[in-house]
Amino acid sequence: MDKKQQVIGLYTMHIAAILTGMHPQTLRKYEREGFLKPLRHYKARLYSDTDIARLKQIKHLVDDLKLNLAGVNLALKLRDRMFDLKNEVSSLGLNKSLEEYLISSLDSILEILDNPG
Amino acid sequence: MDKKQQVIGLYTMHIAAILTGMHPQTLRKYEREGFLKPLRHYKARLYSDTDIARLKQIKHLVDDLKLNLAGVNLALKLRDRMFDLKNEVSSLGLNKSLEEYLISSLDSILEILDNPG
DNA sequence: TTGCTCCTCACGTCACGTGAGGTGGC
DNA sequence: TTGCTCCTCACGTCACGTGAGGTGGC
Repeated sequence: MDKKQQVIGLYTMHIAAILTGMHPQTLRKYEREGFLKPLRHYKARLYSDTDIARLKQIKHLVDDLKLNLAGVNLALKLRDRMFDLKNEVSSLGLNKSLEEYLISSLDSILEILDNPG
Repeated sequence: MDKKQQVIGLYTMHIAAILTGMHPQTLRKYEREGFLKPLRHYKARLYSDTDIARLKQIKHLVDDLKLNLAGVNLALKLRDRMFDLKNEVSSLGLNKSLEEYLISSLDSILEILDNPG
């Protein structure tokens, strides 16, 4: 593994494929689907730690939950929206017990996204 | 269409298949997946209006959103949980503007389930 | 040059919907 | 008997992952 790439937290396709356990073609496919948008150095993709984390999340959705790519798209959209909503609720300045109740309700929905059972 | 079945809101498999535009085998498959549980008259299935509505919702998820059955399962679980949560929020006796804000936030998530874009 | 990247095309596998075929009870 | 139901098995199609093959720039 290239040390310099590690330090700045940007990985080439080859490294990203190893880190995520995915085929390079699969990484390109997911990008075409709009699931993530890695940086570019000329034409070459550069994956950030955030990209890697998102790819691992996608792998969970595909391998464990057996979602197809339409399902992955839905799950990612919902996840993103849920996190936004949690932040909004936290910023409202509600009384503590109400805020905790709402946040834990939203977390219970995020859990369904990881394990619908 | 059998008039008596209409009145009591229970439909045999044949009628349910027509109402939903689905193949009878598909209805059985969705039941095996745990998406719904129609009543039984001896061994024969009887579909309620609620069952029909749920089947139409599933058809939307499959035909329009292109979800596979794992995705349908996730979407239905999330939908059910979101409706529960909306009811809970409504029952808290919050001040009107806060309640409206929370409900509309939850509705915006339900919209993603119908049209993730 | 070497080792990466880019891309397109094609194949294998599997999930899903649909149909056929034969059964049984109202 | 008729027309429904039940079930299992099998086929066609399509989405997806993976690999091959040939390219180009650091």
